[in-house]
Amino acid sequence: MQIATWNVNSLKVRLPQVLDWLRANPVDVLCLQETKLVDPKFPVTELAEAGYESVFSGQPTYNGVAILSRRETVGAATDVVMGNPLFPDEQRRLISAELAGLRIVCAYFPNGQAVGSDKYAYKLRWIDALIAWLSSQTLAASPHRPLLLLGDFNIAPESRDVHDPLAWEGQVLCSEPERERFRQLVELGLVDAFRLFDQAERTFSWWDYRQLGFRRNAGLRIDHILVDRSIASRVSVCRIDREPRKLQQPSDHAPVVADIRIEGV
DNA sequence: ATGGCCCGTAGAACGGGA
Repeated sequence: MQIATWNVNSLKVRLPQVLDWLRANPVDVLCLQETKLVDPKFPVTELAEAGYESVFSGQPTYNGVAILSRRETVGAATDVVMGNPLFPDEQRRLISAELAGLRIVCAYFPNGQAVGSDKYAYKLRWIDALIAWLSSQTLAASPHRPLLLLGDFNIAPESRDVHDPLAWEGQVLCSEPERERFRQLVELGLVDAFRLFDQAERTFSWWDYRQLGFRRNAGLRIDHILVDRSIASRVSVCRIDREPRKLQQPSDHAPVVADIRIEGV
């Protein structure tokens, strides 16, 4: 099965690109972040006509996450959970569900704005609560529900994930407390699917709209697919699809896609 | 040296993103 994550920076604006991308890349599961849509405006019908079921959690103006699943293959999501039960939060940044025997967690981590800011403190608290919740899910005790955590982490885990490591050193998205939390997530029993494979140097998932960021490949790798170690050997591909970033009026993020050999899908 | 764009909510700028 193919699973992907994409921060679309407004699903209202990007819906035609998402539908085009799904036609060209008929993944089984697509996690979306920054839909920026209230639930009544979620394009359920358009996606259903394209063959996808939707579960979603939105709010006005900001944030918003969704999980799309291909009807023909994995069907509709079950056991949907909105948010983190351990962390009451008005910001809609987390949705999880069971699909194809997997526990899929779609996350839009806070940006953090600047190291030392209130938003940075919220980011660290939010991640700590996510770690606490995922570790309470007793991963080892649920071998039949391997966990996949995917989304916009707003963390570049290593200097090779940064176009200009010196300029970004210690800055938000690259600071040590953020990277330490990324490692803590991995230590729950997950693996960064992208790093299971040889990858071209300077491969990123986000490029600033300003300063010709994409043309200069001045980007960061901040969108990730973390896969339960128990199924790591089943991952055959993980790649970042730069093509949508080349379109007119693109999202500033590119989709990340992984192929996982799962029985029956 | 600074900021340079895009989106939503507006119905003009501004907050937020990363």
